Amino acid sequence: MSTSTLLVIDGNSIANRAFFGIRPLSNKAGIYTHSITGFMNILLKLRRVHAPENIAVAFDMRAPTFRTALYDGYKANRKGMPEELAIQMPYIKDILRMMGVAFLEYPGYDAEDLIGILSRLAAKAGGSSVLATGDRDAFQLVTDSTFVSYARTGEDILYDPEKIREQYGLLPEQLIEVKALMGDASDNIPGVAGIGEKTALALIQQYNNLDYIYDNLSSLPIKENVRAKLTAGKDSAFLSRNLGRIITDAPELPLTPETCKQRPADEAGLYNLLSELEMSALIKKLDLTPAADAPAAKTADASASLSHISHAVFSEKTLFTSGGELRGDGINAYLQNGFEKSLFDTKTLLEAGFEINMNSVIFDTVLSAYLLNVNANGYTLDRLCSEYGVSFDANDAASSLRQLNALLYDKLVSEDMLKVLRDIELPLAKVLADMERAGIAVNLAGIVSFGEELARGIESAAREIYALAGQEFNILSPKQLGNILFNVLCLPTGKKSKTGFSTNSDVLESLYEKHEIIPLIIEYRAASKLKSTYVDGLLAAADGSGVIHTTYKQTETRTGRISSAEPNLQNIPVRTERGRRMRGFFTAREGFTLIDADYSQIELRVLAHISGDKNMIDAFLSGKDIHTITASQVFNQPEEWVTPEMRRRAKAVNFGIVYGIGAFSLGKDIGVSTAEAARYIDNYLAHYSEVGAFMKRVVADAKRDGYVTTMFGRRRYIKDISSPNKNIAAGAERMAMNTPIQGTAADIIKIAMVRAESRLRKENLASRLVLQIHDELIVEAPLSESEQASAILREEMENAAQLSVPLVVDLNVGKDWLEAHG
DNA sequence: TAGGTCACG
DNA sequence: ACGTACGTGACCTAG
Repeated sequence: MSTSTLLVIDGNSIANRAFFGIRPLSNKAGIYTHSITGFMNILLKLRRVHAPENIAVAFDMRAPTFRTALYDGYKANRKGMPEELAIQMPYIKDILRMMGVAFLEYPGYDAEDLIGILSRLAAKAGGSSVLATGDRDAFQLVTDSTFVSYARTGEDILYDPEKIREQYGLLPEQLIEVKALMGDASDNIPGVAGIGEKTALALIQQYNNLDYIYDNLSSLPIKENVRAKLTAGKDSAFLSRNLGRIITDAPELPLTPETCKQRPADEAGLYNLLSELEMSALIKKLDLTPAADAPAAKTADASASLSHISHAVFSEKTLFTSGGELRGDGINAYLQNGFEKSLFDTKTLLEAGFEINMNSVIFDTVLSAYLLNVNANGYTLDRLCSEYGVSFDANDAASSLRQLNALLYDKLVSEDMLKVLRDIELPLAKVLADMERAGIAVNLAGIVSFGEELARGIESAAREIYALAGQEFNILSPKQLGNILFNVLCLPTGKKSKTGFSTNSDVLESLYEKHEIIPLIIEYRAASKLKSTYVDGLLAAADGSGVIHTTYKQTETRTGRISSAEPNLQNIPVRTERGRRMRGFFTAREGFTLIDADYSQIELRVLAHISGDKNMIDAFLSGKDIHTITASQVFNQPEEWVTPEMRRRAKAVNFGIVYGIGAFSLGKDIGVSTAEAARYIDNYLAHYSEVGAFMKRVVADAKRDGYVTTMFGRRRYIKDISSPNKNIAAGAERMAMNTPIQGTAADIIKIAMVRAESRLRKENLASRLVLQIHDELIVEAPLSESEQASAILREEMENAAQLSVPLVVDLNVGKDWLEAHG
């Protein structure tokens, strides 16, 4: 039979003792370290005294346990951990991890339960265990092979069954019965009202347990007032017994004797961490030396080997660090301190209300994973682990996260995107969170009345449509509408979709003169869209004070743009007069004004710059209208001879170029034959020859490297660029051509946002960014700041990047979005 | 849940 | 012979 000993420490209890029992001491950064020191001293002493083969440290989690389910008052009045202690907990866990000492925490279990379970596991394996805690509740666990080292100021006391009998006159498990009667104020266990420790002890010494007492309550020779109290408190007593009983068996947990095995220590990491914490005494005690092969000089950028920083992950509304869970008041202290830190999903943490010292944030798992692979759908920890070959353990997410971060960091450095992370995405996360929180005010009454107007139009259009069709049907059902148009009214069919003939606006437009029902259907569709998506959608999204808070998604698009959702504020109507009225309902708050600034032709300017096309650069340098110049070149006419129709077509060609043009689609778009469209393209490329060369180059790059990049190094892998399927390959080529353009423009406006917001804050203005619509920024400014904020916004947008063409910004001010955009 | 449609840059 | 411009998100219907 083995005689191996297991030491199990109640982490919370011992850390608490190390907090209150030791003189507070902080390092230069203002972080208290005395509990870390105290905890480690206790651990080292226990290790010396008991010489355990293995050690485990158990921690409480914030999650509810079976006890809170039994009794919602459980521990309700327990004081939260003091902030100065909470901030030290993750470091304790970091140190344990680096020492190779197992530490355990599971949602649903208190540390004392884990201790109970581990002690019985050890016993079952034929070993013994020492349980170190400052909580006398653990005495109930004492057996011939389970001892409790009770931590008190001064000497620790080791309890075995004999010591329990000596002190209480009871068997260890009978202490559960005592607690059931006397209760426990610190855990808010009620017990029996009026029964204290003395009476409870006496009763159990005499009658052994609750069951005997209550089975024979009427006949027990006890004082009548005690009998009355027991009678009144019967339910409470049995409930309290269940609350106070420590769990000793939980087959659902992945605990085995192996769990507590000592693992190899990371001495270099430990040295770094303890140095950072300025804990030289502990370094000495652990006999640590700097790693011999430590990387020499650290460069400014790659300074942070991520091995020594604390990592936080936001998941299921719980904040974890590499060392385990961080919670309560400690979270903010941790996030506000100056230590370099790596977060998991910075924007979500900010949204959750954490105040984060952004200067200390040097890494973000989700943003990095996005930069490394914009094609993933979702960046959850488990998915990332599987993508990067890290074993994922839901019970030890922080461990997976640490490994993952190291891989992501290295890859980000080797793919040269650390600057995109540090200079663009990380600061942007803060800007976006602030924008979301600020929201934008809307005129609810105006929207409601607009909705009523639309509803009347929808209803009358429907009546006329039914009359013309000779029957009622669901006009919004493409299937039913198709039946009416193509079978009942026998109108000519157009393009067919997977499920039938298309009824989209192109088709309806082509049928416009063929039947008087068509304009009504177009009207019905348009008004329904406005009503359901915008009027009803936005009313539902507004908060109590008429403010709408969108959510910006920072890791959604393949090109580097951000997107907006719930509600989407990046697709508010503008192209039709009636739709545009919606913008009039987005207003500045009382005493404020909206500043609307949008980049003029940013994508074409980016194209001019990255292609280096001389003609296009000259066109922009001339300051003249780019579409007119393009028309003049494509149609070989002097600029003054360019008609509005020629300009319209040239504009479509410019768009088409940016999208990776095809003659068929261009022709369809502007209503000319494919051959005619092809001539426009040929002319275009003849005049802007370096644009054509750039397109060829970028496609070749994509084929060679598998990816394309923006000016700032953002990367998009293009999987299908060499697909044998020509359609797929052609689609991939268009992506390859478009992404550097759209993506660079996205980079530029992101930089402008970060800089503009930083200027506004630095100059102590109350003006703030409220909306971003890809090439447009809206700032809400106090009336008195309007001019200063406008100047800042324009300056930061125009200077966000230095291109070979100017970045031109159109800027307007107004009381609402409609006024400010036009 | 997928497809169709349509709002935006 | 075939499909046919880049990037999004929301709403509706129908299975």
